Amino acid sequence: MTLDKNFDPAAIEARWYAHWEKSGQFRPERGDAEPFTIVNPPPNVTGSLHIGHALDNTLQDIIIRHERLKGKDALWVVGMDHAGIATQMVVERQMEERQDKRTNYTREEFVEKVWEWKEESGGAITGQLRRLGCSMDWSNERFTMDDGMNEAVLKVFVDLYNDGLIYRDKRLVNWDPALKTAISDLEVETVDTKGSFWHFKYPLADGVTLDHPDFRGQDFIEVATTRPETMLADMAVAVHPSDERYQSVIGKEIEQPITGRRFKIVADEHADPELGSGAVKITPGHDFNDFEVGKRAGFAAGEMLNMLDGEANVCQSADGLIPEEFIGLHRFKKDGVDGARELVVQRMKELGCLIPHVTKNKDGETQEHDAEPRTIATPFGDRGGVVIEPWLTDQWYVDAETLAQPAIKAVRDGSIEIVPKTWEKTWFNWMENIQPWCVSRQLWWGHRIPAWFDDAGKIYVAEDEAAAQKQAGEGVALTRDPDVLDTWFSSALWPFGTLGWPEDMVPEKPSPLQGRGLGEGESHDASDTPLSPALSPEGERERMVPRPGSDLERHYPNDLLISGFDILFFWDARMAMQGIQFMKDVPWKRLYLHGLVRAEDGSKMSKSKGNVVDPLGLIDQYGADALRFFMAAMESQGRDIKMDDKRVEGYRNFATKLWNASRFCEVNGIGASKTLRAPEAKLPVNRWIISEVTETLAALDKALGDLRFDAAANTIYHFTWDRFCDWYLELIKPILSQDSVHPEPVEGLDGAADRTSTSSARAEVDETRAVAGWVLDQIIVMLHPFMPFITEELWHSMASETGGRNYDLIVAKWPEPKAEIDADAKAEVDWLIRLISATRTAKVELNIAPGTKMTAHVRDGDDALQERIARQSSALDRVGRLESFSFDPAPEGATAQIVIDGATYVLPLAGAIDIDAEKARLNKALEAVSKEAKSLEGRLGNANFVEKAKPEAVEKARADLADKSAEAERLQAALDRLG
RNA sequence: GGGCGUAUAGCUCAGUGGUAGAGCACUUCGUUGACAUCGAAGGGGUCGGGAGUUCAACUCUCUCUACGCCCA
Repeated sequence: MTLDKNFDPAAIEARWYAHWEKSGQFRPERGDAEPFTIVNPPPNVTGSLHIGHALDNTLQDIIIRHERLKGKDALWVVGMDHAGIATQMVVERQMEERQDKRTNYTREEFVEKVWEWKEESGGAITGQLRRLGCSMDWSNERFTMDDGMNEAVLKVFVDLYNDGLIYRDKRLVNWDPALKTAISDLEVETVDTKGSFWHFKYPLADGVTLDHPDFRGQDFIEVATTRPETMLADMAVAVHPSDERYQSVIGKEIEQPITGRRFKIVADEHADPELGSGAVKITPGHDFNDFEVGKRAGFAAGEMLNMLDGEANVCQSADGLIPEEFIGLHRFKKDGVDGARELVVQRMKELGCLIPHVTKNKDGETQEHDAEPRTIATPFGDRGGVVIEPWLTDQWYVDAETLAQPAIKAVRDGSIEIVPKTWEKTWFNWMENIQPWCVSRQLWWGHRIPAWFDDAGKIYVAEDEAAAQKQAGEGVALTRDPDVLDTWFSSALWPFGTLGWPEDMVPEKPSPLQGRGLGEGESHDASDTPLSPALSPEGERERMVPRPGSDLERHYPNDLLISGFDILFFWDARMAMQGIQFMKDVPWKRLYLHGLVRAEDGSKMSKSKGNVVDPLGLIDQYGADALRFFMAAMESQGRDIKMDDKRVEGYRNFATKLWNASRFCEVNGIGASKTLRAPEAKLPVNRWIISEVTETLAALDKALGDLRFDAAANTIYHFTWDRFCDWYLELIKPILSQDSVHPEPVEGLDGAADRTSTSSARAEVDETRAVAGWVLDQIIVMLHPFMPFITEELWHSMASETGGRNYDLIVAKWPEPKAEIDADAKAEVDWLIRLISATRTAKVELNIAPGTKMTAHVRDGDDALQERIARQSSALDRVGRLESFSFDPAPEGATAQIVIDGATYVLPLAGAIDIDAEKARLNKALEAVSKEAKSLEGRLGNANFVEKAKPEAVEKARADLADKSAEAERLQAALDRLG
């Protein structure tokens, strides 16, 4: 099989992916090997692959392929998230299109329909991840609502409840009136919007006066608000306790003009004397701050007035004081129809209770407005897209503060390493100020909360109804809580729930050898309270540990988590909290946070802006390998990635380059290496490239170990292109050409070598083929994590003439060159490269055709140099176009002169030569060298430097100065020779 | 208001206590049988402003400015 002239990614990608997956190589049996584990952030079952997934999954695949090649038992757990709200919305939207709706069905029927949708249309993203080349363990693909995860969720809920870490509470929640469910703090996005600030007169009851002029026979206190509709449920007015203006009215009553409700003026620090009038209306049932003020004023949560229903339409409050005309109105203008807000303003105005906002126009005329324009930080639901309404309901809360403590500690003591480190502060800052996590959602799709109520409202939490009934006693009628859990509640269990928890937990045996982690050289101490779960009320629970030999035991903690920083709080932090609580150890040892992929202009990609780049389109255009390499090369820590198609194209070109280099090898009888170790080599160029491989490998391993994806990608890129293709392959051409006949058709190494003219030449050709084949193999292996498709293709193609490979590249062995760095060979080839480069430069600058063959007369050359030149004569001739060397002075006439390492190479020039051009050339070089020499001289002339600088620095400066001075002298001499 | 990040070649970005690099773009040249999705050579930066530490600062500290993000 010969390689096609053109590399076509599409032709190989699907084939190799199917082969890997079918042959089970994403997770080969390696029970004895050291485990390495990553769990994939489960994408929404409704989702499709966007550019952020491409980044996130490419990085994970690079790591997992690298670890697999290193022989580890590499497990990349994959699965999907049921995505409660998102999925329910998708299915409901489809129903709407058919003039149908959720409430036409029973809960069971609807949930059944969602499952049907999931089976038929869900999970498109899994095919797309395959196109990207991701080597996940599909054989154990999970779902956050599969049986195992359901079991885990139930147990976690029940245990947390029994430990007092989940509780039911009546308080204000963020209510999304579009979705008609509570959401968590994290799902609220605060957006600055243009709004209005209205000022009103609130009449003082019982003849109490301030210093205002008489008004309706009453005095008033001025209050201001951005949400006038809430005045229908006002329960107080607050003033700052030290605000002198209002001392006399604290404790006195207001008579609200619209509702007629009477309530008190209270002193509370929440009132800001600087803001508006300094007095603020208090609606405890519809504002988070007011809720706190209300509590301080002595209202129990149950007494706080509510004036809105689940869709944010006005409903009658408990005291029945809201006028009938308001009932049923939306909270504010919606779809062009005025709502309660507008009507409240109108009525207040009619009642003379609106204080107009007065401005002057540019002509100095005063103008009156109903309200003062104002920018308001408005909360929106991230899914529903409407303004969030603080609403007083009973919901389930997780005591996040308690769970956060060990997660804080884990990062603090290094049990979890966050990369890049700058995110630690964000972690601490959020965890230390964490609020109770509202986990109940008023949806149908999700994990139903395992709680039952009796008629008296008493709660029974248990893993099933029978157990709840047992708690309640026979004959007690129970009703199950209709709500489901937040999607993130289940995904928080991903690192252990997917590995067999809780099924694979067994009672801890007395043997101290059992179990892992805690108390045994780990940084956690079992006696350390923060890492020990709270005890259940009925006493100590049996201590459970992962069953020895189970996946759970081998793969928890995971080694690494890679996620975008945008889900640090949603997912990563909650995994840390739940993982430590239930596994008594951290979920992962390292947490790598990457940035966002932005549009070319740096803006955030969004559907509404229409600037979304489809990764699948890029794969079609450039190949998955190119897109992956782009992601890796652009991923530097702590920075977002700007999309750049040109760069993806560049990496497609890189793949093509490798393809063509392989073709070159193929036609020159270079095939797959027979050894893992570097072949024995005598020729400097071969010894040099082996050293280069060794250095590249070290740099690559270091970069990957440090999670420096950009450095890793650049290392292999430059080695392949600059060292291997541009120099090594060029330098070995003259060696290979000693093989007088081109192997045609290629007959493999032995047949080709037979035609070599002399035995020494034959040995050189054999050695070079062996080394070149070995180096190409190393490139293919080192590049595989980044570009899995082309490398697997080449891995097999390059071996097709020698009987094929015994195994696929995906499970091959990571390079172990076991070769020393050969300093002599490096020095020689380095010299060779510099001499050839300098010759080329001189030709261009002197307008000499590049192909012109020249003779070099060497000045100041020693025996060693003479030997070098002899060794490298064929490369100097063919690559450098220096066909002969003489150690005699150059003949009279025009010359170009090159100074390298203490020797001067004088190149006589045939015909007319522009002496001035050569002078200019040499002068330029002399200037550069002199400048450097002068700077070094200055530094060394500074007594402070010589005394205080590190000795190595002084040493190096001296050596550099000697080199530069010598070079300057030779350049000067060359100039002098030109006259 | 609190926190974080970023400012380096025309563009996108690396980088190190000892006077700067890559890719793309640009200029010139090029069919020496792997590759024009290429090769060779080259031009281009007072490393955002200011101050400090140091023998030495693009690199460390402070400060200012601009932009971005998160939280309140």
